[in-house]
Amino acid sequence: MDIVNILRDKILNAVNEYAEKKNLKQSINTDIVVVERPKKQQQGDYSTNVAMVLAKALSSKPREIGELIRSRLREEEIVESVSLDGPGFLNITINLEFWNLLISEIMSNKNLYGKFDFGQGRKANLEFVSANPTGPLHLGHVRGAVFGDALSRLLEFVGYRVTKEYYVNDGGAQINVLVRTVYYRYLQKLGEDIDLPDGAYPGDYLLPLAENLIDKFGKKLKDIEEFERDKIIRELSVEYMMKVIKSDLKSLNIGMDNFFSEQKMINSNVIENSINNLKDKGLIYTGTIEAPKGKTYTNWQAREQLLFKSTEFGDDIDRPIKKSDGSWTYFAPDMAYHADKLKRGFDVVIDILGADHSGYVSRLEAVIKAFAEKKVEFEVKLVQLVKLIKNKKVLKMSKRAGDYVLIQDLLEEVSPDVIRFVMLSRNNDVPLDFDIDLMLSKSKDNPVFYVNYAHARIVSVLKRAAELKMWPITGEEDLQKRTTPFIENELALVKKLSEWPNVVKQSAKFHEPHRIAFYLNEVASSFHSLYQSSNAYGQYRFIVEGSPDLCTTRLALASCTQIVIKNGLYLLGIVPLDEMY
RNA sequence: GGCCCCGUAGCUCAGCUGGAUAGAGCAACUGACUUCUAAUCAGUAGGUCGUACGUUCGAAUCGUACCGGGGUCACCA
Repeated sequence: MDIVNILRDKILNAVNEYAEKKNLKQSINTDIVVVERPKKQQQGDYSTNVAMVLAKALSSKPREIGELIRSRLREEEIVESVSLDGPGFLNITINLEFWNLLISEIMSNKNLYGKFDFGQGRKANLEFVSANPTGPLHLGHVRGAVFGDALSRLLEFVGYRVTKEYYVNDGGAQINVLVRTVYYRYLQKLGEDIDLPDGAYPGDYLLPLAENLIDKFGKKLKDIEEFERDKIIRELSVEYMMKVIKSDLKSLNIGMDNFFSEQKMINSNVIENSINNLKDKGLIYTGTIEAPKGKTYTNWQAREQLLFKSTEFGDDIDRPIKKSDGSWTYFAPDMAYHADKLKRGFDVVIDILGADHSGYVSRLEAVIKAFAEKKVEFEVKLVQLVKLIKNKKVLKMSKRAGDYVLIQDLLEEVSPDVIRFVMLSRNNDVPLDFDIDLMLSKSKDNPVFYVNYAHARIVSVLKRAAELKMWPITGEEDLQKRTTPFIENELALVKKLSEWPNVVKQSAKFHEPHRIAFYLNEVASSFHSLYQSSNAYGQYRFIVEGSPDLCTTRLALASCTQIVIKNGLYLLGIVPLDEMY
């Protein structure tokens, strides 16, 4: 029972009726017809712009169409009244009885309330984190990780078959740097007095690995021939770093379905194959590209390179796929990787990247267009920078300086749920200030506390009620017993809960989980308000001792609120608290 | 210089993809604890939606130009 759809169907039927009466043959675009909850209470429970947006197509005046639709809407059972206001808005007030039905609907649907089949079983691939296995995760990665995980949960909830994927960059030059750094750390651990070479990874996170090497090989590694030795270290280093990263992800409550190795592609002939595929399409050629204008390069050399004709698909310049030493650029295996995603039959492919990769987007879009054999929905979500703030000061984090806040250290101070909620409370393409002191505060400053507190209060109320042998109503039959109508604050909460399916829909449609975080705050606010006002008037409390009949629907309302909060937090990957401490 | 993102209350941000008198939280001020958890609530105050044109019944939202902030620009990943 989706009220928006009920109203919408009724409205569109009326529109068709009108069109037939006027003998209009051409089809009418009804996508622009919106049925929504208006901002102002005086504007009813729902309002629609239908009369205004379709006036032209129906070659008529807004108020004339409005009148017809109004009379049709009034036939609908759930509609209490309809008014035609302003420039032609139809403001619809819903029958009070309906809100009772909504409560019983939520009670019976429980964690399925708000679910709908938007994806229709289509396969979606979400690639996120994909951090180089050369160091631990930083806050930027965490934001991408949390975002990707939440979006995955959301898409899964609305009927997509989701694969969460991590692309492991274990093949490029940065791995050689890692190997070299690890070897030096190993030598240092053996007591040799040497500094790390230029460009090596600073920070002491590789020290445990060096110790592992000593445990395993003693001094023997030094005697092994360099090529062979690097191979050994490479394998162990990547394995070790991925273990660290995986455990970081796990402690954030994030699990991946698939880790896709770049090195494996390099070892096979997958990359050659996909490049050849493009060659056949005439999209690969040898040529030179010009230096970007406006930026001065001291050592620019025009150079013949193997290029991918990405300009064919809207990119600014064609992109090199081979370096001067003959090895692949980063882009080449990534092309093959994306070709592989398409080959695996995904209908939706979403890449979640840091904003510093924005220049990479049009290139990827070109790759998808070049390889796609069917219609594929491709989107790159860019996640903006995270600033870590403590004592009102920005903590600078640079990999080069080894100046790092480790995820594990952060987690000692802040729970993963807080991190998740804060990071998801913001649109992904706006920078985020992550203030540790605020996260630790136990007040409304800390948004997840506010939502959790509402949840804990509900749990507490229901528990107390159960002790007094009072229970929420469960279904329609019980509702018949209801004698007292909702008071204003209760109604406000019910209506807020009725918005949940639409919140899910919009969040999923636009790939914007932050809408859920905002909505949960509104639900919590509405609940706290009701709780507080009931407190002031004893007879409106959730529990009125000695009057169980008065309480059943109120308890059901509390229970429904709990259901929605729980569902919402679940989609954000957060477990609600039953009590506060 | 090109491309991408941002600019909304003192601060941090929403704004349902074109709707009605632009909304929250924080900070400020006023008030509410014999409680189903005051880690909360009620209220007051706070705005040329960066600027200017344009598109139309209607613009914070769309277009163009400009201003300001951030990111990025072959042989890194």
